[in-house]
Amino acid sequence: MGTTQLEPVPEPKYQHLKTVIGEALDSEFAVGEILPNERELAARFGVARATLRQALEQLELEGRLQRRRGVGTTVAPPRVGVDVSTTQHSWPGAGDDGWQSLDSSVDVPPAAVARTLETEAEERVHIVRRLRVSHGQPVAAELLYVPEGSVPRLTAIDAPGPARARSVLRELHRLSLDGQDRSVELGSARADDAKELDRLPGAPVLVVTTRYLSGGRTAAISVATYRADTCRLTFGDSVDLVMAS
Amino acid sequence: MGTTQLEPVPEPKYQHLKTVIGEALDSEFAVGEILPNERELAARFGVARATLRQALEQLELEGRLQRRRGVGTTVAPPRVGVDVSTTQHSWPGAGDDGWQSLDSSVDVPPAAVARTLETEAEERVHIVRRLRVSHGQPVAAELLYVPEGSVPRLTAIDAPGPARARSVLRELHRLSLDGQDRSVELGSARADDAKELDRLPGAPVLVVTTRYLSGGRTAAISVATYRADTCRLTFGDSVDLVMAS
DNA sequence: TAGTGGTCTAGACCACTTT
DNA sequence: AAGTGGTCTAGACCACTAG
Repeated sequence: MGTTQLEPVPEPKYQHLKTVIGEALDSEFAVGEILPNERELAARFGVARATLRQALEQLELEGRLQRRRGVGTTVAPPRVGVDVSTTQHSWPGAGDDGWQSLDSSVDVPPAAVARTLETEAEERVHIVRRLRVSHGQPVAAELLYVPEGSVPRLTAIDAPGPARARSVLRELHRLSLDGQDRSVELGSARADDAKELDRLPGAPVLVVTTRYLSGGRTAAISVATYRADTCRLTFGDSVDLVMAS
Repeated sequence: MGTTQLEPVPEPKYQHLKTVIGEALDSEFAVGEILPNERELAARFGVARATLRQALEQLELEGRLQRRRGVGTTVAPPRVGVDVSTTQHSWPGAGDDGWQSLDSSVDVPPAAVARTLETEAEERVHIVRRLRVSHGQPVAAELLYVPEGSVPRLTAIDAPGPARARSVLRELHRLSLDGQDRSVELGSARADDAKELDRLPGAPVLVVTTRYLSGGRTAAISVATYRADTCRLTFGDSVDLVMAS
């Protein structure tokens, strides 16, 4: 008795939901449009709200939805292509890339950073905070670690702030840049980055780590966290493709 | 009355949990070691299992934990650096990169792919499936879309399979490669990719889309999905840094 | 103040691996 | 068969936004 089992190994409800909602987004909704609220959607599909949320979570991860507390769930625009090509042989902050300097401090870097900077343990370095804005939206927050040895003239006592940050970059540009290498991995936003990026802590981010080489040494390390929901990192000419999941 | 409020805006429990467990991983556990099970951990921290899982989920996203159904939760090794540098001016499948061809079929590509391939709607293309293995583990699954116009001699009627896949690649290599561009974004694994990568469907992946240019046209498009939990994509010389979160 | 998404609970059952 | 992580439920309350 009972209904025939169409799926011998039925997929989880949330996954099927994701497919159904995803197709609805393509056919019945326009970018920016507000979806029914979660309680309403859950009832409509006959599932618990937690299950519905599991589906929405993945759709948001794929950049198809945008959820804002107190506001609602909207259909997200296609991801923004952000150029992070390493072929531009230049120091950070040279020319007007989309970066703006926030401030600079002197502090002990994370252990992993200290290791590749080949600084002494507990040795303090310049830490420049920058923000990258694209299309009016903040897309990345960066911490740039510069050993004091890389900017020897900068023993000055500028007050921390944007001016100080620009001084560090200016001094860094005096060095000859021999090369750089880069890596990309998945991470989750630390509380302070999340704030800059207008996201909740723990939000998925693409962590771009760049090592700047000068005179056979690592002259600086940049750790930039890009919003994974809204950004597509491009290398070389931009790929005009929307491809996720 | 009551206890003094140390945190005016206390952070969510799961986030605090994440920090506590993360520190414990650094100090008290070795790579590969099995953690207590979720019910035990939840009880130990005095939270519901769902809350505990929210913390574990983020730690897994950051590559610090590995969870396997029926087995347990283990401390993950550092992420593997996988070279995806675009500077190697070569076609896919040339030389022995870590890729192995699985099979090849002829089918209609996704709309987004067809658009940049500039093929007719509903036009069928070769679809080569490949798998990238690194350190004995599968790290990426790829779909390579090749319009029939790019491999005109291949009207043959080989049986689908690894041999057919190699034929497509061989014919592709006859073209001159003018350039390529690449993009990286976050996605979630489709069911078939997940199976190849030994992950559950929906697992976070880094989607690397590469466009191969020849004669002013897009000769092929590769969509490779890398396991985001275990991989760090490197460009240029590898960056010897573990930086996530 | 009303409505939204975010957090949290205490339970249940399922799918999978290992013994 | 026992033990693990994965899915799902039905509720509750909180934090935030907007009228």
